[in-house]
Amino acid sequence: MKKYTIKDVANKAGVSIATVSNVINAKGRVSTQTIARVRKVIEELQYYPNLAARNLKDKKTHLIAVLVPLTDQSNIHDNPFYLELLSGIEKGARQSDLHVLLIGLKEGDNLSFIHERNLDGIIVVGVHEHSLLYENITQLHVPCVFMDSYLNQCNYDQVNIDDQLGGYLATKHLISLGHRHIVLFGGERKNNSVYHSRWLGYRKALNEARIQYREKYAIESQVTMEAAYQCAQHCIATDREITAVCVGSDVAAMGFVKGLHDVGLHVPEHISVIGFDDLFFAHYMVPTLTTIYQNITEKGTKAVELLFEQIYEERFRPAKKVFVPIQLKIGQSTREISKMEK
Amino acid sequence: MKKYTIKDVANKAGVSIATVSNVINAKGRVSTQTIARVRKVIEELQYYPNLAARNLKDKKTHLIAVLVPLTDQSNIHDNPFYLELLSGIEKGARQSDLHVLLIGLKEGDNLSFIHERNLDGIIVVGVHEHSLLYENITQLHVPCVFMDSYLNQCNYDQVNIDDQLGGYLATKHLISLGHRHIVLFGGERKNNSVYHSRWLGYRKALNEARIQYREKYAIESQVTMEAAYQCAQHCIATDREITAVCVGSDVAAMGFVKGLHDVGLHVPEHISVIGFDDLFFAHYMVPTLTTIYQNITEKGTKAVELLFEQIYEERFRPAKKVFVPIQLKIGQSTREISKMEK
DNA sequence: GCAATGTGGTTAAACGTTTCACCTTTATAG
DNA sequence: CTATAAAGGTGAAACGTTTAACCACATTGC
Repeated sequence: MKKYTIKDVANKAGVSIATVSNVINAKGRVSTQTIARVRKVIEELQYYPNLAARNLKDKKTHLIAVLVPLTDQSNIHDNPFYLELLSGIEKGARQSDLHVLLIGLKEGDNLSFIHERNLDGIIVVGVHEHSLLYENITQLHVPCVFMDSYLNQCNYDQVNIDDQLGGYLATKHLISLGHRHIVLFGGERKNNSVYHSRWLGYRKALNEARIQYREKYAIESQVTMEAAYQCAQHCIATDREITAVCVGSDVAAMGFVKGLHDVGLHVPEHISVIGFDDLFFAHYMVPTLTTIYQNITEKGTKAVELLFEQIYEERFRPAKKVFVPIQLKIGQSTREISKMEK
Repeated sequence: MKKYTIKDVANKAGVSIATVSNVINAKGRVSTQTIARVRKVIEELQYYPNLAARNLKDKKTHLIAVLVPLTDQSNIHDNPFYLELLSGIEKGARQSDLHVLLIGLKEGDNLSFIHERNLDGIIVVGVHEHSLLYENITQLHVPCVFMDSYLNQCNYDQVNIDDQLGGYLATKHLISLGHRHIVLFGGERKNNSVYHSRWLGYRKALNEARIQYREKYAIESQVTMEAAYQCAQHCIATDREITAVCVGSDVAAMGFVKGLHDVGLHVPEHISVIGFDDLFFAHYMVPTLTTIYQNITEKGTKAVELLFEQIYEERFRPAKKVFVPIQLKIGQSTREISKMEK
C-alpha cells in the first residue's frame, strides 16, 4: 500500500508535476481534457496530497488548537459545559475546513508547540488577565480568540456572554418571586472574572429592589459539585433566613440541591435554586432546574468564525467582542415565597 | 517577529546546519563546546524546529486523532462519557508526547485527512462491525485502536469493558434484592454491540436465578435521556409488575428516574433503577444512583498506550484486547423489594 | 613510520509540494 | 504576412528539515 506522490500522478498522466499541482488547486491554465486525465489518475492511484509538504510552502496548516486550562480543582472532565463547547468548536471547524487540536494546559506548560506545528490559530478558554498563561499567550503573536475570559483592555477577539446580565436576570427572577434573602454562590471575583461580572449583576438587582447587600451572602468558592454540596449543608442550612440561591453553574446547582436534600431541605419547597448554563440535564433533574440558558454550541462555532476571519481575511481588523445571548429558563426549582413551606 | 530557521541558527553559531540538527536531536558527533554554543544561539533566537519540514523527512507526525461518530440521535455533546474519555486520551497523549485531533464523523464522511495529515494513528469510538465507517477505517492501514466497539474477529487493538459482566452484575444485584420482574433498557443488540453483550449478561443472571426471560422486558431503544424518559412513562409505568430496571447509561438512568417521577412513581420506593458508567453526577442525584462503575479516564489513557506501542515499538505484534475493570457501586436508587412501597 | 581508528564536523541529496518565470503552439488583429 | 496575444504547459527553485557519505585531522598500535 505505497503512498503515491504528485510525481507518480504526473508520470502516469504524462504531464509535469506543476500541471498536476495546478489541477489539484484549480490554478494556472490547464485544458479540460488534461484536467480530466489527471483527475482520473488521481482517482486510480488514490492519491492524496501530503499536507506536511504543502505546509512547508504556503504556511497555512488549517490546524487550530483549543487550549483548556487544567487545574487540580477543575478538571475538564467534570463539567459537561466543556463538552458542549468542544462539540461546537469541532462543528465550526468542520465547516471551515479546519482541524482541532485538543490541548489541556497546566499553568506553566510550554506553548512552543503552537509555533512548531505552525498552528493557524488558537482558541483559549477561561484564563485570567493576570495569569502566567495569559502572559505567555500574548507573546505568541498568533491569531487567537478568548472565551469566557474577561480581559479588560485586551485587543484580542473574545466570545462571551453578558455575565452581568446573567447575574442580574437570575437575581431579579428570585426577587420577583418575593425572595429577599438571596445567596450568590459563585467563583473568585478578583481578576475581573466571569464571576465578578455576575456579582455586579446580582448587586444591581438587589439595589433596584432596595435590598441591602450582605457580604456573607456573596460566597466566593470553587464552583464545583462538591463545593456546592458542602456549602448547601454548612452555609445555607444553618441560616434559615435564606430562601433562595443563585448558583454559578448547573453542575454546582445539582450539588447544591443534593446537599440541601441530604439535610432534609427540599427544593423548591424550602429553598429556591437557580443554576447557570442550561446544561443537558437541567430539564431532567428532580426538580427541573431554573437556569440561565446560553447556547454553548453556538459560542464554540462563533469562536471558530472569528478565528477564521483573523486567519484568512483582511490584513488587519480591530478586535471584536461578541456576546452570545442568554435567557432565563424557568423550571421547578424556584418558587414564589408565599407558596413555600415554612 | 521573524521565525528563525535552522539555517539562522547555523549561521549565528558558525557551524553547518547538519551540526545544529545533530545538537537538536542528540545524534552524530558534536563536541561539548559546540553543543553549548549552538544551544545558546537557539535560546537567543528563540528558535523552534518546524514540524512540517521535519515530518517531510521522518514521517512521524506525533499526531493522532480521536474519531467520534456523530449521529442525529446521539450528538457528542449530550453524553459526558465522551468528555471523560477525551480527557483521558488527552492526558495519555500528553504523557506520550502526542497531540490529539478531535474529529466528529458522520457516516460517509471522508477519511482522507488521515493520510493527508500523515496521522501516526487513530482512536475510534463506538463503531459497528458492519458500518460503512468501519469498512473505510479498515482500508486505511494506519495504527488504530477501537473503543467501545464490539468487533468479533478483528485484528485491531481494542479497549473495552466486559459488558457482559456489567449486565450480569447489574441484574444480579437487583435479583439479590428480591426483584424478579426486571427490565433491561438498552440499545440495539444487533451487530454484536455493547448492548448485545449486556443483554447476554442480563440473561445469564436471570437464568441462574431461574427467572423466565421475557422478550418485552428487554427493550431496544436509543440510550438517551429523552428516550428513557418516554420509556419510563409509557412502558414501565403501565406495567405495575415491573419492580426494577437496568438502564444502559447513567444519563439515560437520569431520564428514567425523571420520567417515573413525573408520573408519580418514586425511586427507589416504587421502582429500583440501576445505571451504567458511574458518571460524575451519579453521586449527586436524588437519589444517588446505583451503577456500574468503569474508569473512563483510564480507558482513554490505555487506548493511547496501545496506540503508542503500535506506532513506535516492534515491527509487528498481534492485536491486543484490553478490558478495563468494572465494579458495582451501590447507591440509593435500588432497594430490597421487601422494603418497597406497594 | 604508517595503517588503523577515533573525533568533530561538512556537503549535498532527499522529503513532496507550490509557484514563478519561461517556452511553444495556435489564434487573432492589423 | 507579420506582430501580438492567448492557451497550455514545463523546469526549477524554494520551503526547513534529516541523514548518509565523506573529509580532515589527531591519536594510537605495532
